[in-house]
Amino acid sequence: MNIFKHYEAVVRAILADLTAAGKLPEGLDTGKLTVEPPRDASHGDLSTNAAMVLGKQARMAPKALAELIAEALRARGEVTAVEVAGPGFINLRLSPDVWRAGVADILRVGTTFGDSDLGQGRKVNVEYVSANPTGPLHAAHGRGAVFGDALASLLKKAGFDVTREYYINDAGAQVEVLARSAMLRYREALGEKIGEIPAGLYPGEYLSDVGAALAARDGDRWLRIDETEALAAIRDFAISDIMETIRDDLLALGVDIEVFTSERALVASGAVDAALRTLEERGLIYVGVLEPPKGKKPDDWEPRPQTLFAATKFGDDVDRPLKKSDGSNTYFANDIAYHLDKYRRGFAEQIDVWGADHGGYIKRMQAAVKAVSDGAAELDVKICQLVHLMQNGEPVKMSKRAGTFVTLRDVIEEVGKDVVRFIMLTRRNDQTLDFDFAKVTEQSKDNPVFYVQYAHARCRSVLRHAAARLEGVDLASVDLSPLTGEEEMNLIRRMATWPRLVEAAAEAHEPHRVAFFLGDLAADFHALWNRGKDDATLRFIVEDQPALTVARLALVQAAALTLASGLQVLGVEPAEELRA
RNA sequence: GGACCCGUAGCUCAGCUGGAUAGAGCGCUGCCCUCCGAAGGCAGAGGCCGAUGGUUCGAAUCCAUUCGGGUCCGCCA
Repeated sequence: MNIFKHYEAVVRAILADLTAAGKLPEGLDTGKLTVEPPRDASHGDLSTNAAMVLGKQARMAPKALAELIAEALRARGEVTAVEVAGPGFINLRLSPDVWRAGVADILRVGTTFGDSDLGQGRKVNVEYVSANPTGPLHAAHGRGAVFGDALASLLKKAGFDVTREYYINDAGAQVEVLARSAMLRYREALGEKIGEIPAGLYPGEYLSDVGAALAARDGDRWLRIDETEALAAIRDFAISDIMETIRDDLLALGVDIEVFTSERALVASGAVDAALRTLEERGLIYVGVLEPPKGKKPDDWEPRPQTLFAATKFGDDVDRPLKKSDGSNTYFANDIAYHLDKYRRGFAEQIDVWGADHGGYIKRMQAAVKAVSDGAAELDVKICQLVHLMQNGEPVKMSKRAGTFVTLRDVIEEVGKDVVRFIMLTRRNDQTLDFDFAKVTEQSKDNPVFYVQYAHARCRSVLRHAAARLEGVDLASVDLSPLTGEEEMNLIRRMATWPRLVEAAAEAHEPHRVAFFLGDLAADFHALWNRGKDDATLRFIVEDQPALTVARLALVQAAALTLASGLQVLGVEPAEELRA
């Protein structure tokens, strides 16, 4: 249960009563009304801005209105104190029993704690990674992969019907380059001397494997037929081989994407032409000449008439080309068809996760989605900023030309998938992130993964120690009234904010908030733990006090479950124990 | 020239979509292990939230202007 939501409903009910009694005018806009934990805990347990939001509308002084609401709140038994503070905040304190009931609640629902019906089962499509199928994933892809995956889990927890999707760009010029590069390696595998890889082709070693696999399967048959035909076959072989590698790499990262959509198949189905017709019918396509980009005129610029989409009607800065000067479709045209396809599959809410270099593409894509769905579909684009790989504070040198880029697979094997996942989420998506191999595996509190895992492991350790006492005890129904300590209540209150955080993070599409929450929760637990260092009566297990001990163990169990619930969203396995 | 993102403690970053006295980690100072894992915890110092205007009961948060840093900029993908 979400205690803040609950009291928001209570406040709304009070307002309705006041309106019915004629003390408030009808039709007040309560859209901005909130019930939140106050920033400063000394102000109370909950705080509402109701009086300040409504004061002006109701033509009442906020403080006077606050008193009216406060009076009604005081009448409730479980509310132990209500005060009006500052410009009109209403602060309330709740009986400890209310908070303790939250603990019992967690124990009943387990790691589903925090689940919400916010999404009402609405369909959402999260498209992420979508790396070109021309080589294995590199380290930077990992961020988008983790971000998209955690966002999908978060939305699912918040009650959305989520589909994870990957768009395979297998229709552009880059896969033709791939075909020729693979062809070369294929001939090499058949014994030919190929020498230097010519400029313009992909030099990566992984293509040797592709060539060898093809040679092993088909012998030299592709050298004996028409080259165009052979290249098409080799292209398809290479793509499916590389996609298999990509899928494996993603699985190693715990990323399991359900839907893979092929651009080539989409084009072949006629979807692009259909999408363009849709725009045509709406009068959003015309032939025109674009201005050169200011201040950065390409050398070979010459004005050309092109088929353009009227993106400016939907908030973009300029209209965007749909067809190249040779008459073929642009990538943008294919992308429009793809997003229309998603919409037709029932996704009125779409999220794309892109790399930092695609920032300039957002507006036109959003414009296109609006246009093609007649305003019914909404596209949110999340940009993941760069990841700087470091080793002890020194940047890891990478060079595409020398082929010395770090693959995602390398990173996972070096530090483990849980570390990769957690660290990738310790920064907001639009902030660049340093990933230091030395730091992320360090076992100390500067390492957030470790810090959170350590808290969970400590919980499990306590419960293991107490296993004998817990035989036949149902923690969910034990008497929790012995839980009275300050650190205990802090921990309990922190856990109670989890359902609220899930909703806020899901609405904002910001999974990193979960990682920060877990850090805070872990800190509360470590603080509580250390109280037992100073004062033996504050330990979890107190020899001659079974009732107290069992209550505290219930709290420990609830903390472990809350940590696990959050880690589950991040796709990180909660640790049972940590070893040096 | 334009678009988008970022400017918050010495450093790395949060800041709950506008709330009360702006937070955390590192680093610095000083404490806490005969005791469930000190791989932790407690306390202290450290701030004109880049700058200037505006919006309102109230601004780090929203708007405008401006200064720094990053990403990108016909038909590439």
